[in-house]
Amino acid sequence: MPRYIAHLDMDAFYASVELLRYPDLRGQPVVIGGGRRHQPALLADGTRRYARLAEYAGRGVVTTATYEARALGVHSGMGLMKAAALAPQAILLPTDFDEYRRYSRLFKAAVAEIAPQIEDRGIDEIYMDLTDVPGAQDAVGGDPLGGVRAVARAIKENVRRATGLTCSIGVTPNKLLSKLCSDLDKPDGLTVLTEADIPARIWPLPARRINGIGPKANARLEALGIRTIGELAACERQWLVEHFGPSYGAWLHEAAHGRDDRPVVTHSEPKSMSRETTFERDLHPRADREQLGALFTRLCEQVAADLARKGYVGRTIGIKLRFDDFRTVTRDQSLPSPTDDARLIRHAAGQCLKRVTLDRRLRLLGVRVGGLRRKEEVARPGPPVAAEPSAPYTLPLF
DNA sequence: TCTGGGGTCCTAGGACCC
DNA sequence: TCTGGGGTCCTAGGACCC
Repeated sequence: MPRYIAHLDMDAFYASVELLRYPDLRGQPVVIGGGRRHQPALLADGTRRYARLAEYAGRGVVTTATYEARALGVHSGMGLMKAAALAPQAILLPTDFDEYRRYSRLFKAAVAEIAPQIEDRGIDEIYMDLTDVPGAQDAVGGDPLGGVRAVARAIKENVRRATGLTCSIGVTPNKLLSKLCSDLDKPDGLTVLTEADIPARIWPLPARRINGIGPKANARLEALGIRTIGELAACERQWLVEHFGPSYGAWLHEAAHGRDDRPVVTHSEPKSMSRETTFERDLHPRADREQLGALFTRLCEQVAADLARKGYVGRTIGIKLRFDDFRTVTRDQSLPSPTDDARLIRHAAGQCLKRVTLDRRLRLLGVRVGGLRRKEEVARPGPPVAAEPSAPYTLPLF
């Protein structure tokens, strides 16, 4: 029996949620990003006044853009100042993560009514295992994929009914291919394919589209004359291993042939939690010492609050600094026992900070707690346990 | 016009233990 | 006096993803 793995990606998620609130913006280039300063203003006549990208000044980046804004060359991750140069008249809205999280829960619940085997991949996408969903294995009118296609359509319809939003779905035998396919027919798309379709549908795509080939690996591939997934598939495994190492090289070979046996993981525990902030202007370690210290303490308090709210403690405390030249350094330190105490975190983070040479202005400061455990599963620090009676004799190794 | 914030995983060297 | 080797933990950095 074939596996039917699906990947669902909400279409321009943040921007689409905003359009539900501000339907008058539908059809216009809209960009989401930056701080709260460009909140729409409600005018006396009941209409709203929106900020234009041209009015923005600061260090924010584009979080999402509507398809109309993308047509002007604006993409997520782009600096807002650069986006403003491309599309000065585009509407700028601040990000409202609470609202996006609310819609995220709504769409996931709608999916779960039909396909309960869900792997969370962030706020706007999920994998689903449709293999055991009733009807997924049925042929429809001689089409062996008719059953899964109908299931996927039902999921899309349920999401739309619950949220008013559209999504795109890819259904294939594995996660790697499904992720690729959910992107082939956006927005409001549905792409179903089997292994037999790989040469015609997958191999013409740029290698960069594979989840796991980022800007660095792609640049190295291009330098070797490899641009498409098909060109990658044509490479000998051994040759890829020689150029990219045993692990990544072998994976590149598998990926290019559309092979991936990772399961859909329906539950996972967090490994770390962090808070970081980029300053409006670069701060000097000495001249702005007080401000930095206050910021540092606040980050520690925020991570501590995040840990407590979610019921975790952690024992590896780390800091992250970014200098004005964009160089990033991290330092961490493991404590004897896990904590969610802001003062303990602040102290350990302070120790970490002492190990960094502060010879430049800073643009970012971050605090992270790793090595997480569920708080209720960690033994209370009780009275010291009596030492084991020392062994009378240690077995020699040889 | 310089590049957010929240994560995961991998690699690699050194300490330390058996 | 020098020689092995495996395992785990700790730390730093980097690639990648949403």
